[in-house]
Amino acid sequence: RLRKWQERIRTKDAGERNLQFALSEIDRMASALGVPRSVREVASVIYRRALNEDLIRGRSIEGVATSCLYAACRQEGIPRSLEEVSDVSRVDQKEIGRTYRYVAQELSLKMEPVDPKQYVPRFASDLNLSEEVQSKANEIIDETAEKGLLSGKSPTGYAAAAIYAASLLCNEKKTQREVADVAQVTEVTIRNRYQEQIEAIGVR
Amino acid sequence: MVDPKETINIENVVASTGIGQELDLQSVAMDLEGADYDPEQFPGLVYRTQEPKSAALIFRSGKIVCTGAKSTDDVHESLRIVFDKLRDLNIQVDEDPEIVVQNIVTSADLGRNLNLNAIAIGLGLENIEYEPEQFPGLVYRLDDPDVVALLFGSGKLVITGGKQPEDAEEAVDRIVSRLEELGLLDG
DNA sequence: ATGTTACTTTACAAAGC
DNA sequence: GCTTTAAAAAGTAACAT
Repeated sequence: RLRKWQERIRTKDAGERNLQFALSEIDRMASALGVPRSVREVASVIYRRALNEDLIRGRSIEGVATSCLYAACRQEGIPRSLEEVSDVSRVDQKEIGRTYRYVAQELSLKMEPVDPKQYVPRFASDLNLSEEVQSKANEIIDETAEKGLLSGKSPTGYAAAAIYAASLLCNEKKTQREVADVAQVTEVTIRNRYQEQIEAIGVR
Repeated sequence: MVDPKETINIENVVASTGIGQELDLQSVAMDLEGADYDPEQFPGLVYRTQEPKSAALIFRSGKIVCTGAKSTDDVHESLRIVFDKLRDLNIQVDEDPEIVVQNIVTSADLGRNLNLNAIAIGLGLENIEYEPEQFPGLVYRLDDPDVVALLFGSGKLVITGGKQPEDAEEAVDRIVSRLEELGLLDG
C-alpha cells in the first residue's frame, strides 16, 4: 500500500536521478572535449537505449555514459580517441574500451572502423597547418590505406604520421614531437608509420 | 600456395584433472622443489615442469590445472610428472586420473595479407569486433566449431577456445571459405 | 634513435574473495 | 568481477642505452 507506493516513488526518483546524472556527465565531458551539441544528443540517445536494454547492471553509470559519448563521436564522424575521452572522464581507458565494445555489441551499433582522415582537420588545426597540408595528409592516408598499410594500425598514429609526412612535403615542417603531442601517440609510432607510408607512396 | 591447414601449430593446451585427494598446500609447498605458493595472492600452488614445459596449478581440493603444453600428449606427460612428484611426497594419487582438455590455442597462416577494414565492414553484421585502437587483431567468433579467431593484417591468425585439434582445422576452413565467398581474401 | 620488456586481445580451468 | 598460468598474433608504449 503506502509503503509500496513510497518504494516505487523512491526507485523512480533514484532512476531519474541516475539518468540526470548520466546526462549531465555526458554534457560535461562533451563540453570538455569541445564536441557539438548534436554529438551529446546522439550520446544521450545511446545511453537511454542502453538503459532500456538493461546494459548498465553491473557497470558504472559513468563508464556507460563515457562509452556512449565515445561511440557518438565516432558515429558523428568526429572521433575522439579513448585516451582523449578518458582524459575528461573519471573512468579509466581500459574500462571505457571494454564497456564501449559491450554496449556497441548489445545495441548492435553498426560502428565502422575509425577513418584516420577524420582526425586530420582537428590535429592539423591544433598544429596551425594549412589546408594544403591537410589535403596532402588525406591523400597519403587514402593512397597507403589502399595498399593495405592500415590493417591493424591505430587511426591516431596513422593520421599523425601522414600529417607529419605532409608537413615535410609542403615545407611546413612540424617535429615528430609536436605532432605526437597533439595526437597523443609516441614519436616512435609516428616514425614507424611515417617510414612505411613514405616507402609506399615513394619519396618526392 | 599451401593449404592454410598445414600451417596450423598448437601453441598451448589447457587441461584440468584431479588426484582424488585433498591437499595441504602449505606442506606441499615446503617439500616440493620449485613450488610457488602465495595463498594471499592466489589459492593455487604453481609448479612448473621443464620437459615438457608447462605450469601446473595445484589446489587444496586436489584439482589440478595444467597449461603451457604444446600438445595433448605433452599435457599427459607433464601431469604424469606432477602426479609422480606428489607420490614422492607420500601423497595418495588416483591410478589414472581423468584429464580433460579445456582449451587449445593454435596459430596459423592464411598466406596472404588481409584488409581488416574491408572484412570488418563486409562481415560487419556477423560476430566480428575490430577495434585497432585497442588491439590490432580482428576478433571473429565462430558458432560451428565454437571457437574464437583473431585475424591479423599479415594473414596470420590465432584460434582459441577449441577442445580438439580438429576444431582449429575446421575453423580455418570455414574462415577461408567465408572470406573467399565474400571476395575478402586479399584485395 | 634503437633496443628491451611489457602490456593490449582471445579461451579455459581451478578456489576464494 | 578479480586474482594466477600459458601461448600466439601485431601494435603501441615505457624506459634504458
